[in-house]
Amino acid sequence: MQLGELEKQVLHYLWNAAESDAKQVHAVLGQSRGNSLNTIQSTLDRLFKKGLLGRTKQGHAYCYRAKVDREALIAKLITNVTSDFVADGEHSLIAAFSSASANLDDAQLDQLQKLIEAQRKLRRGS
Amino acid sequence: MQLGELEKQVLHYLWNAAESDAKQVHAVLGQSRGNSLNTIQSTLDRLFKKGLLGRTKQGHAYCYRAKVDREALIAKLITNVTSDFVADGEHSLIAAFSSASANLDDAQLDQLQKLIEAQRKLRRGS
DNA sequence: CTAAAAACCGACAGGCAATCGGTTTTTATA
DNA sequence: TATAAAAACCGATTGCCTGTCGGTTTTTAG
Repeated sequence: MQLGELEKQVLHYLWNAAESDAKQVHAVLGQSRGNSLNTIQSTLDRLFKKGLLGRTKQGHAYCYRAKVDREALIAKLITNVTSDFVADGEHSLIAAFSSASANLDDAQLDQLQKLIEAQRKLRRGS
Repeated sequence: MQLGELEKQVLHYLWNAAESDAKQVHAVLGQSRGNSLNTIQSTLDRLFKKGLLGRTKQGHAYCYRAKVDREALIAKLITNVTSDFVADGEHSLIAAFSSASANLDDAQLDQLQKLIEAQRKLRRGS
């Protein structure tokens, strides 16, 4: 699944704003980009069809909200883009890390370490 | 940077084979897929222009070889696809990890831990 | 020098995001 | 309930990218 520029901006918007209808999104994004309301509507619809947004009819118009959060989307995109390059059982993040670790500074290594710890703690707890 | 199906297959091929010219790649991939030699040539050229392959004129024909290894490509793809969703200063791999860590099993966590350790040892040493 | 091999150029198809104009449907209200 | 305004829906166009080659030019070897 390929995401276009406007689609990304809409997602960003909906992660930070309350659920909104096309008009509201257009007021914030479309205005500055010079998009028509229709363009925003199409984009919202495309994102809905991709399963990234949910929507409900709120009186007159559809009200859209993010259906996946940022982290879940990132995870999904990573899986999509790397799945053809990783073997079964292998995880792309680990493959990527083994290539990129040299580019991380010490603080980032620490950060990663902490994330691993946190994840472990989570599992021991549950 | 979007990679098409044939492009991915060519990369896979060049990660496992010695450097090859278009004819050789065609003999292996093109034959089975029913591609013309020209199609393979175009694809090799596109990958070259994307910086994923290197090439040198070997007597008569260009000889292509992978310029990035599998892990580096995975890292690159992850960075590409996630960079619009991570804040400045945040490393996309780390953001990605915090997104996907829940999908790693215990063995994979161990593996990552070991990679971090190895990287640290490397730094202490040099 | 010349024939064959390879590179290079240009074109077209197919897919997807962005973009809207115009039409249909819905909704609220006079 | 008839109707106007609002919103959804449809279809078309553009632009970008991959796949696909045919045909032409350049290179190379004999």
